Amino acid sequence: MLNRFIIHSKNNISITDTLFSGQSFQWNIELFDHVYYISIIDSVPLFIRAVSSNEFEVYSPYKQIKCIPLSEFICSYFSLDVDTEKVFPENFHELHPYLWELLTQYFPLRILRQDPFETIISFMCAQGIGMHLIRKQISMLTEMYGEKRTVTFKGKEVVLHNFPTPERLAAADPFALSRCTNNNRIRAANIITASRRVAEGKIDFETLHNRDIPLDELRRTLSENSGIGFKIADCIALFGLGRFDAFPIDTHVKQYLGAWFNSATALRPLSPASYLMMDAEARRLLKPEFAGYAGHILFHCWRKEIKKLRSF
DNA sequence: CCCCAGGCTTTTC
DNA sequence: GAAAAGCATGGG
Repeated sequence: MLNRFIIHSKNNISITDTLFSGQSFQWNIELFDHVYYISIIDSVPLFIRAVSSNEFEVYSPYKQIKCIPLSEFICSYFSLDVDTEKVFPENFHELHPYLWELLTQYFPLRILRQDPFETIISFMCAQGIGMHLIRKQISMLTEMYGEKRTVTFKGKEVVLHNFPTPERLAAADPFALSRCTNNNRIRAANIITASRRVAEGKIDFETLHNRDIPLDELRRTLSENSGIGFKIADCIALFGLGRFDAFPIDTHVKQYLGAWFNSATALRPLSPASYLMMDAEARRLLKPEFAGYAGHILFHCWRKEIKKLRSF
């Protein structure tokens, strides 16, 4: 029997956008009866449906997740504690009126507070590759290495897969795993190494979760791992460690910094030096403590409004 | 064959 | 030290 929860948000929230907003491709996103979204987090299956602009219902066989009441976990997971009106500086709409027009419709987007290990692996799959292929890789990883679960929902059987554990990926055969990484052997090897370091405690999320760690130190620590550079390190901080101040700069962010904010640095080739310069510029344009959160909204706005990309 | 896709690593100056 | 080239793979 499934428990039912109603989750309220003080801001508008778009389930569709939110589900696709972070790199949460482990979600087994399937449209169920064109209404429900099916997902699994930390072995807990969730069935989610928007019932209005600022509330949605969740069905699950369990009442809690990670020893936290489910409704509480979901508030945290969807960042419902963040007031999206306050993510941008007060005078931002005056400085950028044209951009503001495009931007406000993306406020329902939510940054998800995702599991750090999931985030590391997901973003390691996202180097110089299209969104379509990134999601394919994550799906294959969960299907091949994640524990299978079947749940009955509204009389139908639904098959889900947990995200693989660090131990499972650490023990994987590199060649076999490369089937899940777009046949990229180097990426597969890096994923195995990183998983082993997590399993051995050499990458310790308890420690990394400390919000007193300065961003540049966090970035340096994470990017010591092979296959993780500045951008992916910042993605891990933003999506996996709840550091909404972290501002990952990828090809799209670089483009909109040039086009929307006249950044001269953004017109130059990307390098560690120019990365840090753009990072500093973004902190002046945005609220430093929410630079990454705002950047993520700008990111999706750029992709959809300017680049005309259809999928998240 | 070209270029691009939510970059990273190694080589070269 | 920093800029440039190399890398790896699939898709348009």
